[in-house]
Amino acid sequence: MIDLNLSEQERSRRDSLKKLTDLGINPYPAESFFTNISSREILESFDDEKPEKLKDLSLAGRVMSRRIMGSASFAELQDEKGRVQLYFRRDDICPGDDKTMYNTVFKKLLDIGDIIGVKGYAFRTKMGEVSVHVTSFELLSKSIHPLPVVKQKDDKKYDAFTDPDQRYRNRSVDLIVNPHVRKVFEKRTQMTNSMRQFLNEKSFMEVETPVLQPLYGGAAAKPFKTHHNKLDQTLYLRIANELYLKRLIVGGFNAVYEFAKDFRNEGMGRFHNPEFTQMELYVAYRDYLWMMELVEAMVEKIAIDLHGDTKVKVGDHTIDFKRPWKRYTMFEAIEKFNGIDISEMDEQALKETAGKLGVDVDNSMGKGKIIDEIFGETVEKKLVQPTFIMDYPVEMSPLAKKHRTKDGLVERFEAVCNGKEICNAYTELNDPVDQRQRFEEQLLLAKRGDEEAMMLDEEFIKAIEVGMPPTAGLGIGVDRLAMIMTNSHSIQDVIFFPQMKQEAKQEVDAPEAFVELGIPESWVPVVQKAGFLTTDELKAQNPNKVHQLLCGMNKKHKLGLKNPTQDDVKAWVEGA
RNA sequence: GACUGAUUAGCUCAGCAGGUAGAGCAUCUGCCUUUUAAGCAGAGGGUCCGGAGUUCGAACCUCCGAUCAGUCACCA
Repeated sequence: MIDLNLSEQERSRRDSLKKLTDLGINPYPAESFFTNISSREILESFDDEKPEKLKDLSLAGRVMSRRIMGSASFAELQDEKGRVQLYFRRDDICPGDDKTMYNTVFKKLLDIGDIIGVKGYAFRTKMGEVSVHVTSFELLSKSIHPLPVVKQKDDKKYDAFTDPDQRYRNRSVDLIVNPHVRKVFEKRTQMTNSMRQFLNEKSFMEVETPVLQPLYGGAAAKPFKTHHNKLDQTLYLRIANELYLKRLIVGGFNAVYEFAKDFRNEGMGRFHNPEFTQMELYVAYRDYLWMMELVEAMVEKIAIDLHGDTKVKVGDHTIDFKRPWKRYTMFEAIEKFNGIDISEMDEQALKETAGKLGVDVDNSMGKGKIIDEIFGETVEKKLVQPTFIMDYPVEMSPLAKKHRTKDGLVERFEAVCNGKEICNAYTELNDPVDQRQRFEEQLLLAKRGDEEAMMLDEEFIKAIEVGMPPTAGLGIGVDRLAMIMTNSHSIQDVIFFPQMKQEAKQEVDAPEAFVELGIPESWVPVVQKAGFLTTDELKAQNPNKVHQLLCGMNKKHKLGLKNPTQDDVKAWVEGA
């Protein structure tokens, strides 16, 4: 019985699968296949003077193309490191009289996408390409779902697999056929390795803190809410890990960091995924000025590790991460870009200024939020080269320490790059009395309608009441930084499996429901393929039309079923 | 959430003013002992996103819905 839901190609591959089994070949063998070289190593180490140095090779990978010419053939094998061409000759693969392995297994039953292991030796073809002359091969895994075939000539791609929706939903395939996608993720991992190395060399300790939290805090954002059954208690997925890392500082660790998946129940877009990665770092006995130097040094190192240079191409810009970066206070930055000094303004004057600058404000916004809006609208987008913005209004920063000299401000900085914030850092607030007051001010903001105002966390306050050393803290948006370092336009390009809307599932009745109407079992798939997925849908149809449709399908797909009579179909439809 | 656009074969895309679908690659059948987006000859493959409407007739026109993309708004 033909499965009508499969394409012709999928059916053909399932056929091959069966034929292989019939030949006694296990399409999914269990044994290890040991390789001793990669495609890249072959290409790099081949020596025309001494080709015999590359013999007794064993390599494995995926067949990505085949060019068959009678008793000799070429194929391309793709492994983790790249591709190498394979040369198959019938009489080498099958030295004896039995040519099955070449004529049948290789030529007929092997498909693009299959994973094979080969043994052979390296040589250079007449066309000048270093290749592997295969002496034997074995199937390691059969692919029964066809792969998009991307061809390439002179750097020009043909039929590239480009639809973003398909690519994100089907990342495995994306990674197989789009090597540039794979490179982005290699770079991302190189980046986090580089950060870990930088921090570990300074003897900072990598730690883990809870993702499920009874109270969410440490940032201004809306959370995902969940429930623990046994405790019968509401839990939130963390929006930040700040409050837990600070507890570790209280506990006596002097420098801790965590690569944390955080979750925010907010909009999605080019710069936003509901789950994203942040690296937070806390160091005792340090302040935000010290932290600025650390950020510069770390990001400069990342650029050099990834690109061998402090300059990185991002879109139309070249961004230079060479130290030192420019530094402005927030008021200086606003004055520089707008020519207006807002440092002495009260809430009313700020509102009017915002209006003049075309920045939207509403009544839920306090003084700090208005300043932040003005900055975000008129300055941030224009900062391309890495720049530190320092000294934020206290209202916006309930976890940061008040500025040592400037009233109404806190010791906080953000680094802005390519028009976007890449990190956020404070001299941390360690005064428990002030901390409690700040939380209470947040509660007032919440009452004014600010949905993202922070919650009061008694447990956290209790911890810093014990005494937290003066501390500098930092959060870096790992995805955002990865976007810059890999020149990616969208956050979805640096996250393996970005959040996607679920494809709507069609309602389908079980085959038994159709059989109950008197429809023979063999006809049920045909009825469903014809578009009648539920018995209710069938009920709404004109029986004659259904009859014609079904008989047509039988003929078209050569199903060889005995056609029902018009009366049969009428009975099915009316019974439904 | 708003606006604009997209959705046709496994993949990339055509389809001009409404007359029930085309190409290249992939697949299948032949031929070919060093090819390279291999070539040559032949074949099969499509609820034209879903639904309703207008019409003698819809991939194409109208309306509703789904999904995606881009831009904007909120947020890292």
